[in-house]
Amino acid sequence: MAKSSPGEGGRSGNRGPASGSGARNRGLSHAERPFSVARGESAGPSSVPAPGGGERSPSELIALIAASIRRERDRAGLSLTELARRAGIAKSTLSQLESAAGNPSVETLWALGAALGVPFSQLVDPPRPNVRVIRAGEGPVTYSEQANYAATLLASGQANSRRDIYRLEVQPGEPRISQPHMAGTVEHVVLGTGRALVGPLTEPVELNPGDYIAYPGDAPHIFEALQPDTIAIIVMEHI
Amino acid sequence: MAKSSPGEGGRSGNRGPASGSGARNRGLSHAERPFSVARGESAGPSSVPAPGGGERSPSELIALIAASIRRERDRAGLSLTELARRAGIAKSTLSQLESAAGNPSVETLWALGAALGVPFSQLVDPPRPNVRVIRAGEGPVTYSEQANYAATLLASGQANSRRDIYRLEVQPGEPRISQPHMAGTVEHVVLGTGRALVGPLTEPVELNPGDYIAYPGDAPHIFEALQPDTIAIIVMEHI
DNA sequence: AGGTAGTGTTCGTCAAGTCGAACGACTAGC
DNA sequence: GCTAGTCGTTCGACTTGACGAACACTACCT
Repeated sequence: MAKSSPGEGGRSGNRGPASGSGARNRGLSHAERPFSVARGESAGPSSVPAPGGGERSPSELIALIAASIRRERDRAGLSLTELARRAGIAKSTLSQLESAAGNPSVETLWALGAALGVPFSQLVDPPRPNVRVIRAGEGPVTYSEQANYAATLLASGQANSRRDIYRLEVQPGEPRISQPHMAGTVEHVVLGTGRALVGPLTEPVELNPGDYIAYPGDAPHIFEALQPDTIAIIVMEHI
Repeated sequence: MAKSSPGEGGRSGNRGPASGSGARNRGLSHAERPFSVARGESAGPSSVPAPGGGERSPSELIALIAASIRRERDRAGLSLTELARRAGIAKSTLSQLESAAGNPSVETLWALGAALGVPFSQLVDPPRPNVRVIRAGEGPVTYSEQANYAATLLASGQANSRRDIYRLEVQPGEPRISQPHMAGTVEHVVLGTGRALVGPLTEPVELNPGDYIAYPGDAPHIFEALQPDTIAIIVMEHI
């Protein structure tokens, strides 16, 4: 593969100005949200990571990819030799990539993602959050120009995650204790009706209608209904 | 860059069998879900797309990237010459890539993504769904071994998306009509209490408590409360 | 002790990605 | 008509990604 990397400016300063305007795509802008701010506070948790892309220089990108490969390989418990074999690439190639020496082709990265069992984007984009609780009536509320419509931002997105949405209907009784899921799993719960004890097994939180909580799903956690016909929406996010 | 592409088998059949088992990571497995199936039906909507990764052959991948670049360039209204200039790469390189002739380096792709104003992983991994409604009491219900706990899967994940979670509180009155958001945006709404007319402006659906709907947010859509104190959870998914 | 198997790193070679230049086609302005 | 500019494609040259082989190291077995 070729010469100096594009955009590294080693060439002739052909680094277009638009590259700086690249994927600063960190969520919808105000204008693009389903409601516009009429008299609300600022939106969005402060811990929203930048999306992959635009903000990094190519050399930082290569280093990040190297770290991602090492991380995922470690997580999968594979040797460098075995991963290379599975991906159908040379050991030496993988060794170079893991030490951030080089500029892999997209096919090489693709093959590695496949062999590691992770989406390609996960190798080129990073991660990760904690436990957050937002009570009914609290949180950054935004109102549309129609006074009859109010939206509370509970959590903002993270790139490269998958998420499943569930509606729960639980009766009081034996608590539901879940074992740790896949590393990196996060659960978001919003209580609809009833009352429940929800969250990490070590420190569950009592939720009332409209309350929200997010916590790591990769540690033991609990859901216990404290009232009949307790209903909740759960969004499981995992990468 | 090098020879034949990894995994293309032009080499020595070094295409590991694991590459077929690659990112078939289409959601948590039963064992990994926050509840286990004790007496429920099978879970997961049938329209769950495969995650990025393993399912494509290298040649398909290159063709897809070519199409993505052409699509985004067209959307951005740039000429091949101008895009190449902005990305800091040679016109000839871009021409080759757009005609699916070649296997770009990750840095070349990165520079193109930046110049096009999209995350470069998006050039490699597309996507896209429709409108889905699941009524309260319907949908794939899974029960834990505890009879007091039932979960309904409303939507399953898709790779490479971001999502924001909101709680809405709306009163009857003027309908909230939203303009199209960023291309590819999808909105998932679950009604908590009250009643509302929700969905694409051309064909909104009336929702009751517990009902769920998903629809493209990149077209005009509406939310109108039909009862006082209507509460809903909305998950905005965008890539 | 020796041998085998596995690990990750380094090396030299080769082909393909990327480069700039040339080319033909097209459009707009004089 | 002509000129200038832009467009996208093709070409030959150059550099580096990816390859296989060799190497040093470790662990295990006889």
